[in-house]
Amino acid sequence: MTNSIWENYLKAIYKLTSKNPDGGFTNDIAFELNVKPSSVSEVLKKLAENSFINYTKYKAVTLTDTGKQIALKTIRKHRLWEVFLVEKLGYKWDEIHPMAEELEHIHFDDLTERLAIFLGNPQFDPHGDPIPDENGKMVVNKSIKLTAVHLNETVVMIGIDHDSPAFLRHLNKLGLILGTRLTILEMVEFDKSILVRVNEENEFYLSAEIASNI
Amino acid sequence: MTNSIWENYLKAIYKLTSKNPDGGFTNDIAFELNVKPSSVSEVLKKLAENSFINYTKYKAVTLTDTGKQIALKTIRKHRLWEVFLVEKLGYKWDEIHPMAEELEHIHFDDLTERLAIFLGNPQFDPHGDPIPDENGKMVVNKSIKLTAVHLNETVVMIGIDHDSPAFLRHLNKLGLILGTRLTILEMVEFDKSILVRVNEENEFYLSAEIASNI
DNA sequence: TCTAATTTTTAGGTTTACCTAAAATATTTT
DNA sequence: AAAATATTTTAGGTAAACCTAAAAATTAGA
Repeated sequence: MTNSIWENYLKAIYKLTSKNPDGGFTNDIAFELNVKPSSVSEVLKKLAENSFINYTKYKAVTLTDTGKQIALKTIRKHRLWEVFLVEKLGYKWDEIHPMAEELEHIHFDDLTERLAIFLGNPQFDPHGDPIPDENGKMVVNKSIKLTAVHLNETVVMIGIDHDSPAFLRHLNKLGLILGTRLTILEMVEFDKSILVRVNEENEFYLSAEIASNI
Repeated sequence: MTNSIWENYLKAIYKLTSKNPDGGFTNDIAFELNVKPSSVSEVLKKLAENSFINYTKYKAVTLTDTGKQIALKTIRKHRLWEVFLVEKLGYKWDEIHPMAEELEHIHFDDLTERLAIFLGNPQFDPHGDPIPDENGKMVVNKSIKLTAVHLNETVVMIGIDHDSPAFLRHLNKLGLILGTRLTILEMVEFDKSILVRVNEENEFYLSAEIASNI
């Protein structure tokens, strides 16, 4: 198994287990990586042999500490390169993923650390996702009110303060679910409403009442 | 055949044909790439099928125009990344090759060009080798007198102006042959002699008389 | 020139990472 | 709880990139 392949598998499992701590399923991993489930089965066996994952046939997999460290290191590299691409080469944040996907597999620890220093040890990537440090630690939930977000900043919706069904239903109707990326495009002085772009697709105004609860 | 593999083969053939325009031999390619000659034979067949090389069994191979373009593009990427590693991340010029060897296989034309712009469109890499432009053209022989080289700059010895046997013998004794890398470490005001480091190994002073002929 | 030495290619084998199709196991529904 | 459905694994196959060992072609030397 080549380095980059197990890195991609561990990254996929990391992603799935952050959504669902019980573990990732073969089918989901296959979907993430654009391969067939049968291929995943084979690789899972080898990852388990190398103690990167906890694996029992037909069950969901979780990462071992070693596996998690590798996944986090890969995520660190990915996000640092994303910062580089945006801040130094002037790319837009929606153009960089495929490039970072390749750059993340360059394996020189020292290069990663020098890159981090060169970039000023950033804590977040251009998508607003936190960058793990050398030891795999990262800011878990840097949550702020939507009203406190700066202009042109992009945030990921991680929670709401109000959970009345009516409010939730309204958010849902607007396509605002947890994990949604919001970019603040404008703040209207008059009514304090804000113009947001949702997942880079549609844009609309949110009243201050709604914004203050996200 | 994956991209990076044929890039490495084409690069090796490019290197060999610059030394000997007749072409590169299977054994030499194998040596360059650290594989067995039998593996090279297999790959040459496929490179020929793709019109990257001119190949007749048992004969030396040369690059087609397409092949040469790919080789030069790869060399461009390699050398640009080397400049990045030295100038932006502070590496020394003897530490960067393995990293550039991996970075050169990242395939995004736009990334290469943005990197070039970010670095100020450098003409030479940290080893003094010229960087091909987008169209594969590069400075062929930017030769200057050793006495005109700036402090701390590294140059490759490509010729001498004096070819008396005594002078040549002396240079040879000092280890100064064509292709030798020289770094100018110090210029002595008093006698205009210069302190040079040769191939990163030994350092010594060269008199102005000698230096002016290199 | 013709034999010996060298170089290159072919033949056949391995491993990795994928695949499809079938079998095994798990889950859901009735 | 059994049947139907869905998921996962296994079995068997392919292609790429390597390998070793043997055969073929080329080059060099006596």
